[in-house]
Amino acid sequence: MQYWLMKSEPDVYGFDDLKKEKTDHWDGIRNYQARNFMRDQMVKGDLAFFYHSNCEDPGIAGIMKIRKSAYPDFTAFDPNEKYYDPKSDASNPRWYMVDVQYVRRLKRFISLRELKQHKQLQNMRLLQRGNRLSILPIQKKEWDYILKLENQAPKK
DNA sequence: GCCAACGTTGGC
DNA sequence: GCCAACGTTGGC
Repeated sequence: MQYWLMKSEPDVYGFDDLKKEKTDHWDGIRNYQARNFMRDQMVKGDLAFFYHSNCEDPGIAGIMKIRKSAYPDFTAFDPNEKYYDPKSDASNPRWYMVDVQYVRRLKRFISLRELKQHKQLQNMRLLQRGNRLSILPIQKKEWDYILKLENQAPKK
């Protein structure tokens, strides 16, 4: 059982979109490290934070569950898709995706700004400088700590 | 919109 | 295989 953090831009696909869809595929990952995490380590039943990135108030919106382990990202095969990759085809797929399922919204939004204020979280990969990976593993103790924050008033 | 920090590409 | 140029991510 592993824990993850997965980023999405809320203007493109936010937590509300997943809530509406209930289950969806996590397509468009075009980074090898992120792909390897999905393909090699993510399994059905893992839990992930849904993180809103590249927006006014980045942070963790909710929780989802891995519903289906990695399979080829078919959006890479379609020239009409934004993340089309001519070097990937069905016989030799380069990119993979997983299916995720909506679990629940956090009791309150936990912003990146807030996460940075907790020294217990300072080693999170999310908080390391220069980090750009859109899929990151989270340690269980970090996961548990963040869930405890839900029930506390945010630090100023 | 800026720009730091990466990742990728391609010439050599 | 090196590395400069370019593209992308994502916080601010």
